[in-house]
Amino acid sequence: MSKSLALPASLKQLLIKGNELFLPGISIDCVIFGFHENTLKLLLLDNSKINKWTLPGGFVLKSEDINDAAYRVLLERTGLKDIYLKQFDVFGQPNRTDASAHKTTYEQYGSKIPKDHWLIQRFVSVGYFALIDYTNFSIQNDTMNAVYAWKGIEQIKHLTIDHDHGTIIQKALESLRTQLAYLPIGKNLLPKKFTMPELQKLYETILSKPLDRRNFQRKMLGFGILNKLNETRKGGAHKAPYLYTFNDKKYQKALKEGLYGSW
Amino acid sequence: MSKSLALPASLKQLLIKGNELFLPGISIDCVIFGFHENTLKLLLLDNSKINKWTLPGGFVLKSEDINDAAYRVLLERTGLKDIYLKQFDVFGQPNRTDASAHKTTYEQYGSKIPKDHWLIQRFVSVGYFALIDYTNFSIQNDTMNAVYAWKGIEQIKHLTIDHDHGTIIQKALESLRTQLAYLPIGKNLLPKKFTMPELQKLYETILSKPLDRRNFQRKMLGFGILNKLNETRKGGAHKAPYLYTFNDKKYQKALKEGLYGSW
DNA sequence: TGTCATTGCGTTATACTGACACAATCTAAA
DNA sequence: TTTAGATTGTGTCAGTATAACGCAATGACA
Repeated sequence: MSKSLALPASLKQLLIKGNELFLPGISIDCVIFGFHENTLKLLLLDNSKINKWTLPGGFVLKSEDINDAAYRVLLERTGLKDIYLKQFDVFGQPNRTDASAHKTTYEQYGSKIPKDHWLIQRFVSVGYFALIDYTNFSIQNDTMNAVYAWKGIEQIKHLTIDHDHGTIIQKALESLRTQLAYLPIGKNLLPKKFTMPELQKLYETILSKPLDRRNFQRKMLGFGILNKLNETRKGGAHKAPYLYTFNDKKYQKALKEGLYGSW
Repeated sequence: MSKSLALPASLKQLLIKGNELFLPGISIDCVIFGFHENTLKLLLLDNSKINKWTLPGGFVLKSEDINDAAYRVLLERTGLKDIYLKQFDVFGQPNRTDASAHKTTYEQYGSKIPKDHWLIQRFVSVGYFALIDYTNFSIQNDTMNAVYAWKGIEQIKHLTIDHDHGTIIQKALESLRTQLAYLPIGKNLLPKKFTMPELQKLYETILSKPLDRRNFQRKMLGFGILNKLNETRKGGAHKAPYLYTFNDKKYQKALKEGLYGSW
């Protein structure tokens, strides 16, 4: 999926060399979903320069497939590999890009940014969402020296989000919801072994409505995509739930038809 | 939605002035769906220069919203206005654009095309699909002197389609299918008044499987989105079916939740 | 050792689905 | 004018899925 390419090691180089390397006017933004403690979370960057939260993003190399670019951007900025990634929308309002952050950055490295500099042109952004296993990812600060943090989707509305990244996030959530039946959310957002209540909470969060525990279990098992293990997850002061894994083959097959259900 | 803008009247002007007017490297392709004689059809252009069928497309003005650009392109090339239009995917393979057609065109107007000409650069295309009322549209040849024709989706695979436009069409169809519950296909693909069998055939075509007539009717009426009229459509040698219209308010509302169904 | 929240497994009434029957109707052919 | 044939309107019925709820078992903690 993702290739290893020689890219500017520093932000300074990116600013200067970018116009030679990248397609003009096209960027990629990644909405990275994770699930932890019964909450759907987003991996956001705290851009200290502008004091706003942003989505990790990047640009497309001049002879690179856009999808490959998305995988590369994700790898470079988060270290994440072999991730479920899906394009969900395009954001192309003429005034959507706010070049002020780039200007500030540029000026830190020396002179004033030229008026026709590639970075302050209008950008059309392609939105991708990623589904990752929260437990299998440890936050490390990215190559651009920005600071990552997981934010619950409930908290998002109280954060200061960079220009139109809020819209992008909303659209990503909407896509997740309307395409739920065709997306391998369970497989990608949960750890390898998981419990039925965990899977249920995931669906409840995305659908933002409570589901009946017993009916959910019956329906899920009915799909025939789960393997019940002979282990339980002990921990809480209550009966230990069984662990499950996905039967990948059947899961893939079932998703093609869509996990039919009146949730 | 769409604005009226001063654009190059001729193809020649487009070729010369394009780089001043448009965003570089971004194009729009429209997959236009219609429904007639129980068949889902596509409006394609016969590009005689390269002897291939293509999708009508265009470019984005430098300070124009991408969605607005799509509406404008559709208006300019087909005369269609106030159409249901939806972005469904982005096509960004580095080798997807085939500049040979442009080269030929260019040479017809004079000299050889320059190596760095804006039109023969790599293009990333944003795919939109349009749903239009076949009966309310009469083919007129477009501003670029190309020839339009409706082609049934069954015929498509036997046609010679320009570079990756075949892929784009397939993806459009797929989107139509997986988002069926959320798309106002009935309202936009059928004439104002339509019969239950017509609506059924539309669903059967998109789902590419037969549905039981009586169960379909029960389910559709169950949604409460149809007005039954006191008219019938006579014509065939058989019982005249009743005509229906959509109850727009209820239809919109129902689509937000999704027209739940195990089709 | 008992409490209590939570889980596994089960039940029931209701709604929905799939498969089919039959009469009504419209045009074209006889 | 009559009849045949295809198609539509309406209805039935058994099987399945869904929503709503019951109850015993379990595991950490007090």
